Amino acid sequence: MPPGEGIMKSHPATIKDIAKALGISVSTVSRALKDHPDISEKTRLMVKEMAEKLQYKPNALALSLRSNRSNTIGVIVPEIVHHFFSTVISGIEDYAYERGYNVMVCQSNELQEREAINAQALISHRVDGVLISVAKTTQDFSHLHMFLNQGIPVVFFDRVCPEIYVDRVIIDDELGGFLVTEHLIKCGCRHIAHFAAPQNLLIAQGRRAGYERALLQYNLPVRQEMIILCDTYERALEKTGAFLEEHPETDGIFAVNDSTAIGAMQAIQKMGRKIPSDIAVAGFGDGPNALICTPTLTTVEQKGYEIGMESVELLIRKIEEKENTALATESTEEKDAAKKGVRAKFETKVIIPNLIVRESTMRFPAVAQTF
Amino acid sequence: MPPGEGIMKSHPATIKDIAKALGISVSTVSRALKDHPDISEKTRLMVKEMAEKLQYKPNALALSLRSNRSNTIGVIVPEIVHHFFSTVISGIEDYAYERGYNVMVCQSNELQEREAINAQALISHRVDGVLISVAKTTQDFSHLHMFLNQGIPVVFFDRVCPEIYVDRVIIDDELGGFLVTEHLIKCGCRHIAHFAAPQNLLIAQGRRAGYERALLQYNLPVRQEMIILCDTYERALEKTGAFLEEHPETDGIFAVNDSTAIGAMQAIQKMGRKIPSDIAVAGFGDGPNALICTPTLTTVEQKGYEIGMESVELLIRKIEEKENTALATESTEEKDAAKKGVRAKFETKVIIPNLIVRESTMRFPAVAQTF
DNA sequence: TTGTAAGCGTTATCAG
DNA sequence: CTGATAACGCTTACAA
Repeated sequence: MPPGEGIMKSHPATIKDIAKALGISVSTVSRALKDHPDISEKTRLMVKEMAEKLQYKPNALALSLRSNRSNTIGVIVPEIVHHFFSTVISGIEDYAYERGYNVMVCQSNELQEREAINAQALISHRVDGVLISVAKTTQDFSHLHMFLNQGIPVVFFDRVCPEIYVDRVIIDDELGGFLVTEHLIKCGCRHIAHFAAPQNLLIAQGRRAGYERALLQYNLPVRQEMIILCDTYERALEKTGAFLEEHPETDGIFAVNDSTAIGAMQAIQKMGRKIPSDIAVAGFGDGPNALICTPTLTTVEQKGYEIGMESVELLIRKIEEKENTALATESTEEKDAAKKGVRAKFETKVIIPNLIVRESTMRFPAVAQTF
Repeated sequence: MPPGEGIMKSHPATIKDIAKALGISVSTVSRALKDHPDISEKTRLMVKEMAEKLQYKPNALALSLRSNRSNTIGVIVPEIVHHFFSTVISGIEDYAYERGYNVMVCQSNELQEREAINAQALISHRVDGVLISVAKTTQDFSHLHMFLNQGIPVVFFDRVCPEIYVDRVIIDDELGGFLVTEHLIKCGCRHIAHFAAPQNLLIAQGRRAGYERALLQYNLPVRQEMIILCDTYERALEKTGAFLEEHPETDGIFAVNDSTAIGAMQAIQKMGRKIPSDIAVAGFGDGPNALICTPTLTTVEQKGYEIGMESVELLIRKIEEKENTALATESTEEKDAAKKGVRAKFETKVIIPNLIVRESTMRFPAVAQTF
């Protein structure tokens, strides 16, 4: 016996319905429902009971329209089906939920065009703020400027847009790249290749820069031919063999992400070479795959959940700040600053990554000390 | 030079702003913006230009409030961080987007309480319809009845609620279970264990039923002690060893999902037994892990993207049907039917799964013929 | 303690 | 061709 035995009108109940049913005014109902002190105990109970009976649910749209805040946060990610991003979303969801915000998730499928359409939709829905990780292909950022023009706070996470100065949450990719490479060096590798992602992405730049810094710091040569563009599982399967034939001295590979590392490992194993004894391999991301492949993969924790949490946290802070100062000063300094590309009072939260050492690099452990 | 050079008022532009700027009425603006035939070419251009200049974006909330449809679809999944669900969401997103709907994703984190709160939020946001895959722990379904009481169409996918008769999109778990088990039998396994999920989930029941049917059909005994509750990677790591010591005759395992299968494989390998020669292992789901583990895993395609697409497709059909008949007949038959638990005109779309054979079961291939 | 009315942004209806 | 007005559901001065 499900509740609500046939009272259902054709439309969801409104406060007006409650008022009519009780012969009182809508304002009384409104007040009673939100426990306004002026309302008599009796009326309040009566109203609440009727609300229950009519299965009244507040209309969030009407509320938003009136209050000019939707309590909704928009999120744009390249692909939901990507462990890192789904982890971030999960973090966002959990924290936003705690703070009473809803989340509207869009995926760009790595297309700038689609990203722009998502942006439009979020603006139309009057989201209170936006979290975004930009698509690989995005070159023109006018759709992102729209948010700023509309006065909607934006926080970039992970894949930030270099030309737009707003709050950012990123992990220290450079440090991650450094840690991995340093670790490979300490494991005795002297000819370390880097399988890199397109260098228009800041994260790709960072990881590569960390790789180079480690080599320099340990007096190893940075050789451009040891850095190839290869950032997916499939491409690693294809390219690793040829690369190793051209560079047989290679004894370590740092791949820009885990799946590429795993593709490389599989290709290496197919060639009959041993991991880690012949070649040590490390990735970046620490997705579930890293534990499941053989050997298990040394990698860098990407802390998606934490990034998600931190991003919303920052965003919500901005939203609420904005709200408080809105009437006070009518201040548009920040907005203007962002628009003019001036680096103003925007935060960049840098998450420190950890190196996770697993089987794929476990060799010569003593070398670490004696180097 | 980002567009919109400082015209920004403190609030997003509305048609009223356009009207005021142009000295015409809001209704004219409204009509001009939507290319109403009555409007003169001249006015229309003028309005559109001003809209552009003021960076006018329609307010979806106001639109929804007025039209009584939000063009938004709510989705509740147990966990976004789960390859199957993120795949489904991706399918939902892509199709919904094509049809002009937005998507609001919530995760229940497998908690009934959280599921109920999500349901509340979606109702408050007046979503036009809901897609849901129920949490493992959900036992009380009153929060799902709320949707029906509110006249909001619901489609269950994958994890359906047995007591609520609405549209469903599922894969044929029974068939999947059958195919896997039959395959194991054909590979020469005679003592096949099943690592099952809690039997309150229909999908768990189905997979197990398929397992049993296959055994029966091939004249093998169905032994309850060969069926254990074990449905996560971690538990498989823990329990597989003890299980195999108790049942050393085991020569095949069908796990209810891939990660459990992989956990079992790792435990088996740690014991020094060979896969597939000593024990063949198969999973269910065909996530990315299945390709990355060693040996690669025989499994059943779960077709998440397709399930997502089919679910929204079905849901949108219901939404639009409802809309068309709404004024016509004021019909509540369906709603009533669902409420009374009567199986009415609801569809169940069954997706046919495919068996994917990989290394973890590749042995005695010839047996298949001679059995 | 309760009611009235204006307004959030939009569109549809009715009048010019 | 264009304009005024009501309505969608809700809150909140202001009045009573």
